[in-house]
Amino acid sequence: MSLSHVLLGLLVESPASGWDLKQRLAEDPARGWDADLSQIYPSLRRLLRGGFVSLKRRRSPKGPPRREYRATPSGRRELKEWVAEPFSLPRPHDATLARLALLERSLPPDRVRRLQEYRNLLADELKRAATGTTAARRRRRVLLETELAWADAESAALLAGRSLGPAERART
Amino acid sequence: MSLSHVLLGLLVESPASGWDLKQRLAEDPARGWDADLSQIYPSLRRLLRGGFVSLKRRRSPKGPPRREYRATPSGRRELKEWVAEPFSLPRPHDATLARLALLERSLPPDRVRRLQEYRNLLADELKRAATGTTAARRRRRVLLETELAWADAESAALLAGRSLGPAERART
DNA sequence: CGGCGGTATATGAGTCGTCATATACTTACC
DNA sequence: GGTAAGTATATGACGACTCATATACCGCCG
Repeated sequence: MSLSHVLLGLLVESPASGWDLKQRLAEDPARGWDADLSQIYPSLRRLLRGGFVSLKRRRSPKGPPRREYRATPSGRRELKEWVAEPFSLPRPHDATLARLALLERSLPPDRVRRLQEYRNLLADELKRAATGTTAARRRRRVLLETELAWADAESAALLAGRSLGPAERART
Repeated sequence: MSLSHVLLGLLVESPASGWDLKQRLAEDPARGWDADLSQIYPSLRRLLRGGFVSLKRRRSPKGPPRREYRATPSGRRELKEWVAEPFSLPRPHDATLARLALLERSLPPDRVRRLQEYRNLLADELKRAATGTTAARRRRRVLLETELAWADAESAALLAGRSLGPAERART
């Protein structure tokens, strides 16, 4: 049910079509949710059937007719209640993190290489996240910065330890 | 397919039953994945059919017979390949974060109250995460600490701004 | 004018995830 | 002897999600 509420949240900010909503979700990961169009369209229809949004068809200057949705008073009420529900930490669900964790059984040179691969991903994402003054965006920025620092620290530690090659290691 | 690989990863560390695996996943969020037993059992069967794990039945001292799985050489190979796949940042999928982001349209007193609710969640989780010397756990710890600091900073900023009540605000 | 790229909606197959429920074995306690 | 609590496996319904595919409207470029 989260996707519907997230869409409702976007529609309270401003009316939009399914396609618009997808753009907004994709460009701002700080919102905490994203989904494919194939999930967004049926979700909007459910919101419409439930009376949480209204629909206006409009000609598009550059494509097929747009279906523009806007939140109704009932939709705003529903959203408010959803936002007020208690917080909880999400169940972890991140294949990249799982790979990173399993990587710890590899040899240092491999680990360093892949840590730096990850580090670069983070650096790119940090660039993309550089703008924006919402609390959610500030949160995302500090988390990315922290993770970047973590990756660098882990790399450095591995490189420092690595000066002991197999031969030296055997003597300790 | 991630769940199977994560389970395989645990089984390479040590043989275990489905129930054991669930305990291990639940107790260490730094591994990056968790799932219900109702997902774990069928997943183990698929791994068994695929020859990635082997099965040994054992009497349990305190319950019905256990089904203990261990990774086969083919399973280890499969795992290695999976771990070597390229990294990517996960699609955001976090209802709590979405609530937090939407909360920014509420009035400061509400926002402070809920930020502190979230802060307390984080503080509890940080306590649970206090042990462990793997890189993945270190990562989790620094991220939780950063997020805690973020929540406190946002609260403080709101409280500082709040000294301007509606009346004072109107005059500026 | 034919095709390409961007805008826009739509659907279906198949998988993954959640939640509820059932069963069975054991120890511990009343 | 009944039952509660912890260990352990299992299944089914339902909804969420991914991925592939189709259609259509537009302007632009060669």
